[in-house]
Amino acid sequence: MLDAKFLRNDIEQTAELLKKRGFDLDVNLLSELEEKRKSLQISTENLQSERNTRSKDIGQAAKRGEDIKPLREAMNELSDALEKAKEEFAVVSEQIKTISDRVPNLPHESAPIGKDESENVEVLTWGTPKQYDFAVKDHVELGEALGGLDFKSAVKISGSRFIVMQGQIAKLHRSLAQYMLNLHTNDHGYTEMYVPYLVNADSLYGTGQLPKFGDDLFNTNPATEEGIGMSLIPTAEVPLTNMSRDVIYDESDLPIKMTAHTPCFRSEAGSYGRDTRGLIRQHQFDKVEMVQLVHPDKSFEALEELTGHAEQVLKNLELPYRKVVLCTGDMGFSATKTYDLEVWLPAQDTYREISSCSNVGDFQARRLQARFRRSGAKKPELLHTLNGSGLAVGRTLVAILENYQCADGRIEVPAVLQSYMGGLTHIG
RNA sequence: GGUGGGGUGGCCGAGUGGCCGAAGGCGCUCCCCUGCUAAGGGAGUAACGGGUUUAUAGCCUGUUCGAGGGUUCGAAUCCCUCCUCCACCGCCA
Repeated sequence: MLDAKFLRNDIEQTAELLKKRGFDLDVNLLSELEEKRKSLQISTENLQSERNTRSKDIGQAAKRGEDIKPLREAMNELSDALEKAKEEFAVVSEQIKTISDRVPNLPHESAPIGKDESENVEVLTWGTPKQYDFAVKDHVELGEALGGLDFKSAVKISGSRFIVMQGQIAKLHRSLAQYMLNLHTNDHGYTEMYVPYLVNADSLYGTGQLPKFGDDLFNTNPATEEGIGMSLIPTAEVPLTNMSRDVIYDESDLPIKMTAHTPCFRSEAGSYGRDTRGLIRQHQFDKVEMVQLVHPDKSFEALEELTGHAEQVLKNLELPYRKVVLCTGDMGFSATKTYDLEVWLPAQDTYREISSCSNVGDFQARRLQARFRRSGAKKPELLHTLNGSGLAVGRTLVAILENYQCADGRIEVPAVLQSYMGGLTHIG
């Protein structure tokens, strides 16, 4: 959520910034609604004030033993007027909220301007894709041949976009998550967290999945009148970031760095036909997520650091990757600036996203009322939130299968994972 | 799942229809006293929003006593629904 003051006082400039990310803000409509809101709010509050003083008078008159009947009757008219004013105000407020809830965050000036992913800017590449003296296979072929990836059973049990893993591949998958958690907690200063996988609507609203992106979520049966029960988390960013909801931290508490390994559930509405083959786009996948709650002066610094933590995983696994900064048109709803890390997949002969690291600024914090108090200051201020994958476990598995494949179809186990695999050097 | 008791300001805790945004205490801030990290005295101290404003100062005003709805001229107080905490029972990985 943007600061309401932007939409009131700097609406032209705000609209200009939003245009950079392809969002068309209806300035005329919003200004008109805003004007209505203002006058309705003033008249409503005047009526309330009038009611309050008159009610007090009635109380005092009653105490003196006077006849209060005429006073009460006179109030009826006022009450009617007040009720009507309140209703009109509520309607306009709701209209404004409906619009402003769907306005994305303002892009940071350092985010390149562009309309879609084709205009993302490569920052660096790391590592050199291996040359193979045999025809490379993709992870589906490799995994099935090894008996470790079982798409057929998954379809039977659940449907498409699910996976059953088995044996050493399942263990490798688990080892990856363990390795990532250990790296972030031991070397990068994060606190390991275990969090709920089902969350309430308030949490989803807090991090920005609702109201706009409800279709991407798996919901449990409606438990409330609004028809929103608990939802399966689409990312651990939701429970982790919501830790800060309605909390006022001391300045000295910051930064708070949390990491968690969770499954993530996404309906992938609107992505029919994309990446239907393999593990790239699943309804259920594991991810190790990093979240930071930081001082607003330090959030862009923290973005570099957090992205570096995700990069470190790829480096330690010796997986070639590239880092891109997303252009304004390709950024997520809540982000001010986002780096994507894309890992090299030899079978696709291209880089594919494996991590997305964003500075959200105060956008989530405003909805969450996540604040801190500067030492000595009286008023709390909004803090800044960041999140990033460190990494998507399933996609990392894909990258390992494909990058570490041998001519005979076996998979070499990356050096840092061998101890997790009981010393195993090859799968198959 | 059952029964009973709770949810009030930074914290504790009073408050069953108007004089309550809310006693009292703790904490905190300022001042006084005191030759010193004690004791005492006094004053102040909720949050959020709107309007005005250069102003996150002041002034005016609204809302908020777990959440939402209702009754009433008027609700922390009465009614309904929900959430949540505690205790005991049941069940259970």
